[in-house]
Amino acid sequence: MHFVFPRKEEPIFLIYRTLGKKNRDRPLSIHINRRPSYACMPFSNKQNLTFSIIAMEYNFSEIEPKWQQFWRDQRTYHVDNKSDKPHFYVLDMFPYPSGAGLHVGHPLGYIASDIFARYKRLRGFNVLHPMGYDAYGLPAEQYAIQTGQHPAITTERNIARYREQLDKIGFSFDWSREVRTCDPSYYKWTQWTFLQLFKHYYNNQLRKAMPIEALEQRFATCGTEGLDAASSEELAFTAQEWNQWDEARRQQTLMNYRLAYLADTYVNWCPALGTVLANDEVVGGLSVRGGYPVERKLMRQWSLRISAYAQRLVDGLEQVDWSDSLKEIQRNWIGRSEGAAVWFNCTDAAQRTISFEIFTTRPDTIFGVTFMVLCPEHELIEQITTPERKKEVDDYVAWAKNRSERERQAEVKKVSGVFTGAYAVNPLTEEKIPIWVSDYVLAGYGTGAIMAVPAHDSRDFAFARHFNLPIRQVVSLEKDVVSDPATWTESMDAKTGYSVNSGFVSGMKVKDAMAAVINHIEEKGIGRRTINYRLRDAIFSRQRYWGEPFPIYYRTVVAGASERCNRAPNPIPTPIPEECLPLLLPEVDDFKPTATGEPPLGHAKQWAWDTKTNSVVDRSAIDNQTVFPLELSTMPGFAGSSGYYLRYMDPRNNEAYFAKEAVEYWQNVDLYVGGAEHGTGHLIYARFWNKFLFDIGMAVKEEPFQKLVNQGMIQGRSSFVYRSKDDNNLFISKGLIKDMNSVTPIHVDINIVDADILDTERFRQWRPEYADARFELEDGKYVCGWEIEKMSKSMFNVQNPDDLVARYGADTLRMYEMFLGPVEQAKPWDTNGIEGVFRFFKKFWRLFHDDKNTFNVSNEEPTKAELKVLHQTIKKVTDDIERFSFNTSVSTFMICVNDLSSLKCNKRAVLEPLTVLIAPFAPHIAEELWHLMGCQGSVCDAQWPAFNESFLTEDSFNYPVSFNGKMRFTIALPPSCTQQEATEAVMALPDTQKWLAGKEPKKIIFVPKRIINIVC
RNA sequence: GCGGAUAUGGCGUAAUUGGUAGCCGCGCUAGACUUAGGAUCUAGUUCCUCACGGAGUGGGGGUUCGAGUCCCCCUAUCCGCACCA
Repeated sequence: MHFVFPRKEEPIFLIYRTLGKKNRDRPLSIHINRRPSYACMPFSNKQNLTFSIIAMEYNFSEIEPKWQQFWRDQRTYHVDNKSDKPHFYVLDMFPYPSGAGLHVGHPLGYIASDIFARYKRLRGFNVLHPMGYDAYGLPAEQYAIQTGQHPAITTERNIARYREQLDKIGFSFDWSREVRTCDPSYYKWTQWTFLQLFKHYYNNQLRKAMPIEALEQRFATCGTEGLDAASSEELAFTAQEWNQWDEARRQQTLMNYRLAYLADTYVNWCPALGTVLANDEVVGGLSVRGGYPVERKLMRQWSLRISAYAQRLVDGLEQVDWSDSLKEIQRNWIGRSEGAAVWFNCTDAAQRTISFEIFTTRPDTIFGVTFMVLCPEHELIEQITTPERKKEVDDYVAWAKNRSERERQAEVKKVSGVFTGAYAVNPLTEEKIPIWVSDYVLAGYGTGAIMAVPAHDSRDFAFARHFNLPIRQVVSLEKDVVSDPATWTESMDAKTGYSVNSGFVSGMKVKDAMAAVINHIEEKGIGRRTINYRLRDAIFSRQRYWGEPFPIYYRTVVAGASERCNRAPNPIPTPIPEECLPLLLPEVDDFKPTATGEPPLGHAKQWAWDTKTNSVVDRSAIDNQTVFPLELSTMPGFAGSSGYYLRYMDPRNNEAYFAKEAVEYWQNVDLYVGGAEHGTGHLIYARFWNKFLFDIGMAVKEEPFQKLVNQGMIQGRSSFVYRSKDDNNLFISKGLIKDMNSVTPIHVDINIVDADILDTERFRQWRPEYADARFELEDGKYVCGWEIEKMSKSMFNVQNPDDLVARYGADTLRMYEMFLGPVEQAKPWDTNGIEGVFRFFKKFWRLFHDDKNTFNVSNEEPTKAELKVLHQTIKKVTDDIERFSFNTSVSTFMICVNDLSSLKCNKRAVLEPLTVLIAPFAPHIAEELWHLMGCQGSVCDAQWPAFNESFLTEDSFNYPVSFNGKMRFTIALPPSCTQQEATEAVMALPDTQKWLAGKEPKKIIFVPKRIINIVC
């Protein structure tokens, strides 16, 4: 391979053969520059500094920095909140600034949205197109634990790197609006929103969040009578009781209703990360970040009562323009099911009657209940288990609780459970049915108790077969036809057919039976129609350092006289005054949890709240009178990302989250572009956040993101380290993993990987075939750099956009990423086609220049043919952008430039509009040519060319002529031609007679400007 | 298991309402200009066939004058959820 090195003072290049480092300096031949200009681009990986020669009529490396500077100087992308123009808000999902920097997958969505933003601007919109950083998060903190480097420093450094990379690609972001979630001026409003959530409850009747004071008033006047509010558990008390309670008891009660609440909840505890995780942060029993095992644990945690909004989150999907698949992902995640809650009675060890509630979606099968099942966490177990079964039950419960989520999920098919010895009574049949305990019933869903109908539920069926419990058929596909369930190999779960053996509903269709049973139990007062959601409340505490502190301190109150004897003083979580926000993240000297297992903030000395001075003070001052401890956990990653789109509207406002005028002007996000991997996390939380802000009169639209486009992932061709779910072994896969269900992308393992850093030496020992491989951490996965020698040309710079920009320029990178295929589609990254796009730009450049690379655009009138090419392009590109089909616009530009090159067209009247058309895609070259043509201002503010149909009219249309649907030849006919004329013309052709082969045409189909089809 | 999507040349893809399947690009082949080429230009490139012609959009059926596109069944791949009662 030959490489070219520049000499400083002369336009001469020395060509060297790279034979390795030693021979690099030995010249092979001398090359004299024949071209007007050459650029020498570093074309290298980090090891070998080599240069490549590129003929540079189109000198992007000069053009691009020049115009980027121009845009900065002119504040071209600055956008105002006041404008006569219509508004349009284009948003990208802001990145987490990881240490690996931007990779080629990132820009895909950014480029698409940038094209759309620039297009909208050219069409006369005032376009808000901001960018920022989701800067709080685990990796920076893990890094801090290992190195002692403060996360603020690494975050700052990573952001600088991201910014540099983003700038090189030429995005039209208004950087004056940048937000960072870790910036106090930003997280002030994250904390503020948390306090509002704390200060509100959800009124189910009004379907709206309401101030907690309204609830207090209600309790004081009528207790819980007639209350319909979202709550952790259903409470019943009178106004009299409420009024007698002391403050601690009242506060405890209010906690049951607050939208941000502190409660003992079963959480996903990740011991390796030392923190709890939200449901969307756990996949297959492992943490999404790191792939560590996760356990269930009962802990006192802050949660957000997102379940209160479950129905509105489902309903809102009707109003937004999102892909069906994403809407479906959200619907599945929310998991609405209609059914009935039914009360069953049983007796405890002391023969007292106890009622417990179950949830079922099949009330019609209640006559087929042959046993009941409680989850191992169910509080009833202790009360009802008979003495002789106590040991067995206790052992089972202990065993079930100790199992990790991963084990439990891996062994779903194994049946386990124990009989409590107790019996319940079927409220409709008065039948005595045994109560079992099994972990196939989940504590977190419904009431953690079920009625088992083994004949019509596959899980109950498996359980009944395993423990030899009776199976009774109560649904049949045909009326009154039953078979012996003992002969069945599976249960009959479908909600079709007729009820049998079912008392008063026997013979009814399943649907009618459901309604009849529900009506019946409602009349009898033993149950009610109800709706359950899979969506759980979001756990909001993280036992980590690098996140937003909770603006909460724990006030101790001296119990009232009447309560003093029997109640210890309870610390009351209390908000710090809103005017004291932000509560700054304190400095700590150690980012690990404390020796006593407290979160890292336990190391902070200055971490107590003085209510007298309203300020943070030293913890040693805590005195139970005026100085109280502050909350030690911090908020999760999704806190800062849930409302950032609103802050962009008015990012420097110190008085409010955002000004009323700002949100009234921008409304909500018109177009949101980002990955579908956020479907069950960020996109649910942000919608919830926005709905709450809507309820309290902040947001003006109930849905935050009107149109959403999911860009497909660009998969690297590099290898990843995975962990098999079956045997827990690590392995490396070249390219893409086929069955992601059996593996987890991994960068952590007890043996080979410590924390976030892969022990490559040990890994190589374990897998000697990777002796030469290079590993780099990227986006949470270890990338295995494949045999470095082979990584020439196409492989070298696979992942890094910087190298591509250096080699081909930003415009080529932008256009090429769009050319890869539809934006929504996932695709493996390869740079094989990028040369073609680069060639296109050189060709485009030559339209404006003569053989000597001198700018040469003529003012002559364009020909009809030239105008036709232009207007075809205008029409196609406009339509394509509107429907987000950027790959086809790129090919349209190629066709256009090919056509104009053949026509040798250098007419201003064609090239000027074409430059505007291409500006959203390739802003740098467009700006350069715009100025070369002597146009004023920036091409960003030009006017989108108008399409004129009349240039496309044809004198004749080439009709394809088919015989029995098979196209044989074409015939040119006037566009206005009638069926009669066409038939006559076609029948006169000798070719027609040939294809008819003597047969008579049975029928001739004529579709104007489409086709002629002869049926024979 | 449930839900969603996809399947077109050697490759990435195109065909917007059913109307000439394979646009554009990569790669490849041949040629021109060149000391040279990762420059540029020209021609060709779905498959089978010397050709005439035939076959062809994952497979099988159907609707239609006409199906990549609509309907039914099957297969494969990808994504999401998963003991959610």
